[in-house]
Amino acid sequence: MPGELSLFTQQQMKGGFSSELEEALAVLADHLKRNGGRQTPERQLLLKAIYETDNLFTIDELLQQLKEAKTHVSKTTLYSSIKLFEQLHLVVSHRLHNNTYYERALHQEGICRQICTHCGKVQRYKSKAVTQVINCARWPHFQKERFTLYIYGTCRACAKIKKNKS
Amino acid sequence: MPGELSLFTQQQMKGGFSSELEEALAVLADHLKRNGGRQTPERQLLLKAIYETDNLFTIDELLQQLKEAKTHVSKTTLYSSIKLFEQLHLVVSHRLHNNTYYERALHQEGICRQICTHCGKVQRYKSKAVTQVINCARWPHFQKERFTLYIYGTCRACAKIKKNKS
DNA sequence: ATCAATGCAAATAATTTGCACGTCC
DNA sequence: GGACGTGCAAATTATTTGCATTGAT
Repeated sequence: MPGELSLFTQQQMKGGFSSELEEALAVLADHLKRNGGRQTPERQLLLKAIYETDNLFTIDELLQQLKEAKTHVSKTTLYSSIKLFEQLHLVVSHRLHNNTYYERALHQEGICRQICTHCGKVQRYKSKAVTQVINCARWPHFQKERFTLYIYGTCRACAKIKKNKS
Repeated sequence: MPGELSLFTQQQMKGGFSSELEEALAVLADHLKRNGGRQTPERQLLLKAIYETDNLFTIDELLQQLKEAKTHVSKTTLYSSIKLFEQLHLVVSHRLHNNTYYERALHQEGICRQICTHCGKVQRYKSKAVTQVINCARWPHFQKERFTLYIYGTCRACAKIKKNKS
């Protein structure tokens, strides 16, 4: 599959890291060294688990994932680590349908999120045109760093259900 | 002031309502009539208070505003009414910095929100170019209804503070 | 008269905090 | 060795729910 191969090559080229996880671990290590923080197995374990998933996940889903991998980190540590990762821009959070969802963040610039208002499903999609307009737009009295775009509507599955009902 | 006059004229023309509040009240009345709901003074009071403010506000800020106007609605009713208004697309909510913020929603399509990551200030801004590209973009397997765009960065005041420090 | 809406108090659930213990540097 | 991090339990806070009372139609 040429698509997958080219993606892999692309990842290899980014800053000389063989994976986004390695790069994330390096960002973390660098920050901890500079600020007198400590490298703990919990933090590395969490970052690894987070960078193994492409989808959005909740705190409880992440705990469940760790459990299935026969590992454990307390909820307190999970909260405090995720907060740290957010400050380092290794993770972004989204507050949707009465829950907080997290996602890995390295090299995810320009990702838009389609949110189905019927089933709640979130689908990620990169639109070059949209990214470019937002990045080139003049944002008055403001230094733009990043953006989050949510598209609300009806996903394909829910559209079919609605069609069948009518 | 030509700007204000033209805005007023524009509002007058929208569906024959002299204000967005009147239109919102009409949407509410129509929904209640169709679904056997009841027109209560609390709901009308709340809708009026909401449509009098341009900025984002929290539940507690809205209660405070009502208090200053020598009126009162219980928190329970406030929550349930706001939920109703959201379903009718008269209000939109934003979950930012560990709080839920609300905003009136009629005829606010295309508004983007600039969020300062230092002081938390939110500034609304309508970008025609961005709106057009998002509306014309092909969103795969998805029927787009509306969008929310958050621009994160540094506001002018915080940029000045940073500059003075260095 | 009826049934939905209000508002109080209690319940729920996500996140934070206090603190004792363990461990990374 | 000492400061930082972990993890338990308790605290906090936003939101929802149960239920008796009120009021719109």
